[in-house]
Amino acid sequence: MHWADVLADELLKEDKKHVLATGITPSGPIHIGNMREILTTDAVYRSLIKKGGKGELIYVADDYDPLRKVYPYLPKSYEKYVGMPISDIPCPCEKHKSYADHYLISFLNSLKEIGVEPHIYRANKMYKNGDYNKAIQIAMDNTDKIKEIIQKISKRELPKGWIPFNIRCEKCKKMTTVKAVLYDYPTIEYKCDCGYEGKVDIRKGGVGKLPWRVDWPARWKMLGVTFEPFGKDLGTAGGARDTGKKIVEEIYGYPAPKYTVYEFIMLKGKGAMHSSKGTALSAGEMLDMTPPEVLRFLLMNNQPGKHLMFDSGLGLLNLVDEYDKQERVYFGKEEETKGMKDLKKTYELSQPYNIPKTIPYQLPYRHLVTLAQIDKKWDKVKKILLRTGQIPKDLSKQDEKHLKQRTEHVRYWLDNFAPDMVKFEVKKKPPKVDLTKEQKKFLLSLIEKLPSVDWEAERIHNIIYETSEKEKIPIKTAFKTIYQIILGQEKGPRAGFFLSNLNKDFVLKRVEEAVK
RNA sequence: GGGCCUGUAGCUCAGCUAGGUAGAGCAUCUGGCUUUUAACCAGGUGGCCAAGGGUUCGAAUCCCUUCAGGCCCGCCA
Repeated sequence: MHWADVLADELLKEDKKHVLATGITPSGPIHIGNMREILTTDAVYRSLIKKGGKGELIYVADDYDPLRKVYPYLPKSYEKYVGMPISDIPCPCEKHKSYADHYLISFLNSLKEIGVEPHIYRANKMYKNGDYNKAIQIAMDNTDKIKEIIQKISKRELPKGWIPFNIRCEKCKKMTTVKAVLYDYPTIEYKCDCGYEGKVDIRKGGVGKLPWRVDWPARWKMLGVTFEPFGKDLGTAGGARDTGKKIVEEIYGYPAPKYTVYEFIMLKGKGAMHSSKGTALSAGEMLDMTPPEVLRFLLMNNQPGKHLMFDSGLGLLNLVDEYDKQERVYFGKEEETKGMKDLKKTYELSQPYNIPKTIPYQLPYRHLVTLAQIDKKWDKVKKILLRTGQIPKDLSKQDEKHLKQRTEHVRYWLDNFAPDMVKFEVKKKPPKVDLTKEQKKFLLSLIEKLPSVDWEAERIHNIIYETSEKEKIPIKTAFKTIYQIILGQEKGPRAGFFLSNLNKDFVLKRVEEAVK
């Protein structure tokens, strides 16, 4: 059984509407771990619905969290914002409403592309609207109990005078510099490091925020969360999950949601992922280089508890090939191999939206890698494909959309992540190369035959071979010559296939120019 | 110290969430191809499933112990 079904079955033991939650703090570029969290939750949600259960997928953006420090990617001037909620800090690029939006908006757009459409909650709005007010009061009234739970379970010493509420200074707007002096419902008196002394009324929204370990359980109760996965760092003993479970049960009187712990995604190719060293890959980038169904496939095909290797180099091509293979098997075009697990379910969960009724038109991804370098725009790539008969004239709109999308992902990959060995550029002007006599002889001989050749991969390939044999020139030299005059480099994609995708007149002209 | 994950072919890993004949890709070998690219096609070799014990008619799969690796425990999933 697929892991998503196992988790869904677990939820279905209780016949009620389930709330499957996921969330992040958009305090920086949203990284690929969030992709795993949200897709894991989405998979369970889809399984649940398919089995006839009732459920809702929600996404909580904790944009009321204070900025912790000036991260390396931020200007130094942001020092003055440290401690303020990220929803109230200006956007670094000035195009978004706030710092939080800067990172959040693009991620939310990415979600659309991979077919995840959760109900979105914004913590800053929930706090400002007063949705949290009751939870805050309950927390304040149980300060000692909560403190004891956290100290006992997390084995952490909390300072004297600690309260489960971070007040926001009314003067300097910071949350991290305030000390509570006296709680007397409904007000808390406080002192801030900035020198301000004041009093907040917790019946009003937006005067402060519950600390993470309390915020989480309060949110479970408030939103009726019944399932929420989390990363292994939170799953550790004494972590937020442990204290959260106890707090939600004992303080808020609500059962802790079911969960699964997911492992991290490792990066291959650019070395191990060290977010501190800036080698982290953002969720957006990951999606920009990977077709959405393939990215989903990577996660659906592996249990959450498995750590994943994401290879942004050549491995990405293998991953796409693997996906395409599963697709062929799914539609009965190819035999299933023994290792394929939960193939049907995995394929279905990999689809961003509708599950195709018939197999989508498949074009080997590697060919697309070549084509996307001959012409960058889809319109032109399409022309090549039509001319060479690699796609039928009556290609469906849906198939075309799919191929176009893949071409765009290939382009992004080529521009940013592809290793040099697969890259080339068709030079608009003849590259400067000093050809040997032997090479010129080859080209002169080739040019006699080329005009009459059917412009088709195998025919071209044969002509090259015949010519090299006739002129007694090593085949390697022959290929090298072709790459040199067209690409200005010594190697390139499969020659016959490659040339057939180029315009015939262009090739003829180039050969002529080269032997002048 | 605590938590989680992993250990299956030379390499990367599936199969463990249904206990019932040990699988794939790459590498290697053989045959084919006048075919450069991580070539291609057909076939072959290759495993005491980390070790030990337990449950069972039957264990890679479930349970316990040990060993070895990885990661996480300062609000980065």
